[in-house]
Amino acid sequence: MTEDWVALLRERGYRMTHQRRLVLGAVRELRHATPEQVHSHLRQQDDAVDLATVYRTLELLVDLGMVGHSRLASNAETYHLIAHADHIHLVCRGCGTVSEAPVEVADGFAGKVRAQGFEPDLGHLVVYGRCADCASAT
Amino acid sequence: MTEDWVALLRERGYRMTHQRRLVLGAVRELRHATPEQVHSHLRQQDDAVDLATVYRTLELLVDLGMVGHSRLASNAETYHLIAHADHIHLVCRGCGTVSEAPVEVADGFAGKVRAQGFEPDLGHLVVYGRCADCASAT
DNA sequence: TTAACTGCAAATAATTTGCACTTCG
DNA sequence: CGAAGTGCAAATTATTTGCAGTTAA
Repeated sequence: MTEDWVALLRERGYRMTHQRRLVLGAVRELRHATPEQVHSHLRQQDDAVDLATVYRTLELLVDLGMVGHSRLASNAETYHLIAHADHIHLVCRGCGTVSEAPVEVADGFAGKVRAQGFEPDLGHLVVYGRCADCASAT
Repeated sequence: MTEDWVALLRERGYRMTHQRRLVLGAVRELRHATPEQVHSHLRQQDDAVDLATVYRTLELLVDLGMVGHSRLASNAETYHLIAHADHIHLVCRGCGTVSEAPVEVADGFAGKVRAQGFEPDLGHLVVYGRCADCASAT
C-alpha cells in the first residue's frame, strides 16, 4: 500500500519524504486527529515535524484522496484515513464525545438524497445531537 | 413573537437592545449567514453593529435556542433561525453551492441513530458531496 | 543537479476579551 | 441608579505564506 502511495505522489510530480510518512502514520494511529494533535503526537516520539508542514501535508493527503476531514468540534478540523472512513460521526453537544456508527445506518438516507440529484459523501457525515447520557441528564 | 423573545431574555436577566433586534432581523433575512455577513449586511443599512457585538449576540441567540449554527464552508460558521430549520443542508464540494432538502428525507436515518441511543439534531445536519452538475462534470 | 520540500518566522483570518462608557429597566 | 450591554482596541487561536537552506530522484 505504501508503494501505491509513492506512485500516486510521483504521478503528480510530488516526492515521498520522511515527514509525509510520519504524518500519514500519525493520522492512521490517531484515527481522528487535528493538525495540532498530529504535531504533538509526532513530537512526543523522536520525530518532530513542523506544524506548518503538518498542515501542508494534510492538505496534500486530502488532495490525493487518502485522507478525509470533518469538523468534529466547532473549532477543529480533524483528519482520518479514507480507508477508515467506514463510519459516520455522532458528536454530542453535551459532553463533546464523538462516537461512531456504521455507514449502513445512513444507506436509506443516502438513497433519498441521491434521488434529489446529490451524491452524498457519507465518509464525512457528522451528526450533532445528544448522547444517551447527556439526554437523560438534561 | 417578538414579545416571546423579550420574555425569554428577561427570564434570564438579559435585556432587549436595538442591536439584538437588528442582529436577529439580519439572521432572518439572510437565512444562512456568517457573523461577517450579518455585520456587513447591517452596515449597508443605516445601522452599524460592532462585529464583536454580532458575535456576542449570535452566541446569545444560540443559547436561547432561537438560532442554530452549522459549518457550511470549511472556514465559516453560519447562523439561521430555528424557525427556519426545517431543512437539511447539502453542500457541494465542487462548486460550494448549498442546497436544501426537507428534514423528512432523514426521518428513517434519524430513527436508526436514535435506536443507538443518540438523539440527532437534524436542524443542523450538513451533508457534503457533489451536486448533479459537478458530479457529471467530474 | 535541481525542483520539490522543510523549518522558521512573520503574516492573515477568525474569534474572543478587557475595559471605560452607554443604556435598559 | 445599577447592572447589563456596547464599541473599540488589544489578545488569542487557527491557519497560511515567504524565503533561504535541505533533500529526494
